[in-house]
Amino acid sequence: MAEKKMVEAITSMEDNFSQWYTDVVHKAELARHSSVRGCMYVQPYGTALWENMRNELDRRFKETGHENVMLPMFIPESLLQKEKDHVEGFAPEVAWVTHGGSEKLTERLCIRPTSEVLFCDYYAGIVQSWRDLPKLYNQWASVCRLEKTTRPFLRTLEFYWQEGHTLHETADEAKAETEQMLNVYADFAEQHLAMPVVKGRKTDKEKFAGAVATYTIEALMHDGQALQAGTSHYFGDGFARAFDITFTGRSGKVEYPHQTSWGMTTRMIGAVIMTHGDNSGLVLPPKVAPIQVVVLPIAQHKPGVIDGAQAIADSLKDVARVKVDASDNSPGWKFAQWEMKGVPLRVECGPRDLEAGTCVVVTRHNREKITVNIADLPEQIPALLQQVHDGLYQKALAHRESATHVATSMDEICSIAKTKPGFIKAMWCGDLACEMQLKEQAGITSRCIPFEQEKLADTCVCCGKPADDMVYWGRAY
RNA sequence: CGGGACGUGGCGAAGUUUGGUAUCGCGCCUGGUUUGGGACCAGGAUGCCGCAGGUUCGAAUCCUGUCGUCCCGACCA
Repeated sequence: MAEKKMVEAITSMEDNFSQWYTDVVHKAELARHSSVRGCMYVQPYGTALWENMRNELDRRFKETGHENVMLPMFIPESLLQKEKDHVEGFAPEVAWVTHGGSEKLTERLCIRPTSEVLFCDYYAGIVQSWRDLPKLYNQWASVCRLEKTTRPFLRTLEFYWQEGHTLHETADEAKAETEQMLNVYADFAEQHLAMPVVKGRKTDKEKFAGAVATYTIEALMHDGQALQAGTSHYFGDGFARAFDITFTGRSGKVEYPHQTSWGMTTRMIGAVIMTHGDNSGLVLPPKVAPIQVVVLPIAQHKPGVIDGAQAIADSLKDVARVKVDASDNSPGWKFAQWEMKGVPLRVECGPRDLEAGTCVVVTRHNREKITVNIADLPEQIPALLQQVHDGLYQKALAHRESATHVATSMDEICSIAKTKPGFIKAMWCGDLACEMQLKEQAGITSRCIPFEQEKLADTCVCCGKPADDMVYWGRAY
């Protein structure tokens, strides 16, 4: 009976994964559609979730020596045009401001789709000597890309993110930065979001417009589609040459600096939903959950129950983000409600418990119930939260492993692509033509060339020519 | 951007074929009874039927346009 009502509230992911996703976004009160196509009103709960992610990322950026800056949201057309590959990559989806009031602007302004050119313009004015380097900057901002198909958090016209932009004296130093930040992202995803990721390099076809190399962390969602969770780009000195950023080097010669950029977005909220969520709603990794423990008084009109619940919450204030739900709704309603919102731990306390000095702790992701002495809670809750984190990570990892397949021939890879959702590992010769053919015939794209390589075969899965690289393929968000 | 479906109180729907006073369930408000998996009783409020034109004595219903949402594809760091 209870199950039936859950299904009424949220479409089951087996029936329609997309609808399930949208239902969770709405029912968990993360965001609503705004009246602008493809844009969201991000609600307090969704915002709190993002703030928790953001705070941790920001902490890690500062720990690795980065400073935050704020650059304009407008880019003059002439500035955008300076780097050819870059502008071609973004031109189809940028929004233009053409008028101020009713007066036409002398030069139209694009709303930043990303801020490389602004950082370049800025760098050109502040760097003269090798002593000015490196510049290690990060910006928290929103950017705008007029995408044709939109979905809450996964792809919206405006989205919030951070973009790191750094400038270095040498190529090696920039490459090391690119790698360092990819590792920060991977560590954040795994340690903070309980989300296993594959680290690797993008093929030339999939890399960022204007980059020499793009590195990525790729995660696998419940439905077997891949999601690019964070990227880190090495630019070489291409942008520096286009924007005439120079410095006087140690030897007295004029040199071009080497650049990186790296970004992670509110799309990670979508990734969390599709990695951990279930048919009862959201399941949040404890480290970013706005509420980690919800305390539910049972038979709360009876004397002492609400006070008891409040006392439990007070005792946990220093070890967890905790909330008491003393609203007049029935216990069953509250169970369902807080499960939809993905709160990792629920503490139930009724008159019987309080009399015995105990309470019932229920873990959201597996519904396991244990009875705990109230006095032990401050010690037990942090351990339980860590257990939940580990449990989520292991569950997600097991799913990814069971949904990762190997193919050694074109027939095999086409057949797997059509019947088994997930990653497909296969050898690749490095030819764009083979990549295109796999897209054409199997409907899959290269997700990344993982750092952890395996020699699955000697030849390319597509053309049969010698191949050195093992590639993860799949459908992607 | 193509193909399909759909916009009716906060949510889900009926009504549209055949034009004639806006209907149901949930939720919401008030009061009371309840409380270990979405409680119950009584009373009450909430709609320019997505928006804009048109046809008509009269439009949720017919016509045109437009905006938005969902699904599938294309596109997309």
